[in-house]
Formats: sequence, structure tokens, C-alpha cells
Amino acid sequence: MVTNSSNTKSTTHKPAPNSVDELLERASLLAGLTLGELAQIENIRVPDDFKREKGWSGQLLELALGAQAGSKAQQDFANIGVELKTIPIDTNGNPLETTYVCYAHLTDIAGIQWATSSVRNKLNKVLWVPIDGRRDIPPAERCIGTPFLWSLQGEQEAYLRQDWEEIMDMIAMGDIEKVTARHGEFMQLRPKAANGSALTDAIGKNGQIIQTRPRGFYLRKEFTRKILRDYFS
DNA sequence: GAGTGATCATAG
DNA sequence: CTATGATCACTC
Repeated sequence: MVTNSSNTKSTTHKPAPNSVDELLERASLLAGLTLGELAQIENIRVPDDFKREKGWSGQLLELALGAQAGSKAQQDFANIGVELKTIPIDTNGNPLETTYVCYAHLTDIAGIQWATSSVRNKLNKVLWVPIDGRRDIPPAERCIGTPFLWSLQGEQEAYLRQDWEEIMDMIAMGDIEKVTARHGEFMQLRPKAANGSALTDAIGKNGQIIQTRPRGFYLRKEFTRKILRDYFS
């Protein structure tokens, strides 16, 4: 039932969890609920599809778990160093979409190291929340799966680091226009903007500033599939 | 059908 | 515009 007419935006939100355990505890209570049921608890309406509200699921979970809403370039739960990511899955538990990591800066990148990069920081600790993402099911009926904590390390970190360095090298060399989503085995760079007319500064072939479409880093499905498989099997 | 490139909403 | 939350939708 979709009867929220006011949908008053609350200016107050839940307090953020004070520990990872508390976050996991809260998150585990959501497993098994449908998005419709959680939306009712949080008193927000559910869209009939995500054509015009693509980030709706993620924002619902932020609300339910007490993440700071907003667009700060930091982890969702900065006090405990955890990032929240919802991930749409099919009936086999495989990812249906790539996963956005962070915005990519295309200038002033000299001296940026992997260890202190935005990608590394964002993925240090992630609370993954699988959600049924089948498009033939209305969002309200889609079920929330079992949330789990994951850390970027070992072989997985090495893979992402390699992709990141390859892409960043191209950007630094003024080859941003040569970078396509086909680069990177496990992490790719793709446009990230409100529309095709958005432009931002980047490094040109002769070191000058050029204008190009804003980009973001995304995890390929093969990478997140492994994360899910490692946890659930 | 999969994957790349494009796009939607919102906050600051 | 930057940056967050992502999924859409067209092309291959």
C-alpha cells in the first residue's frame, strides 16, 4: 500500500551505531524483511520501480541503520570505519549490477598512492547487504538478504590495486579519453554524472587542463560475486 | 543476455 | 559542480 502523501523528511535520524557489533546486530534484524516492510517501518513510500530513484534501496538501508545521509566523501559509518553497500542479486545469489565505489579525481593526482586512495579507504571495511534485485518483481516485494562484514585485503586487494594503478597511470599521462570501461580486470572506470552534458577538469595529452565527463570507479560483477560466494558457501 | 556508457534524485 | 545512493537502457 502506498498511501504516504506527506512523506515528511525527518531532520532527525537514528544515532549511528557505536561499534561494529552494534551495526551488525542492527543489520541482522533486517534480513528477511521485504523492502516494502522496511519502508513501512521507516515511514517512507516505495517506488513502483527504480527508473527515477536508482539509489532508493541504499538510502533506505542508510536510514534503517543510522548512517549519516548526505554526500560526504567518507565512509557511511566513519566512527567505526565501515562503508555500507547494498548489492542487487538474482535467485542464485549472483550480483545483477556493478558496484559504485567512489568518484574519481582526474587532476592533481601526482603523488596519490593506493594505500591512501579513496578506493582503498572506502573498501577497507564494507557491510554488504544483498537484496533481491530481480526487475520482474516490484521493489516492495524484494527481500533483504543476510548482511555481512567484509574487508579488502590479500589477493583481492592486490587485484584492485593493479587495476587502480593502471587506470590512474593513464589518467596521469593525459590519456583519460582512452580509458574505457573495458580497462581493469576487477575494477573499472565509467561515467558518473547526472547527464551527458556534465563536464569536469582532467589532464590533457600535453599536461594542460581539458574538460571531460566525470568518472567513477566501479567493481565488476565478477569481483563482488567472489565476495558473496566466499561468505555464503 | 551481457556489458558499457548514460542517467536519475538529492545534498551541499 | 562534486559526491553520495545506484540502476537504466542501448548496443553489441
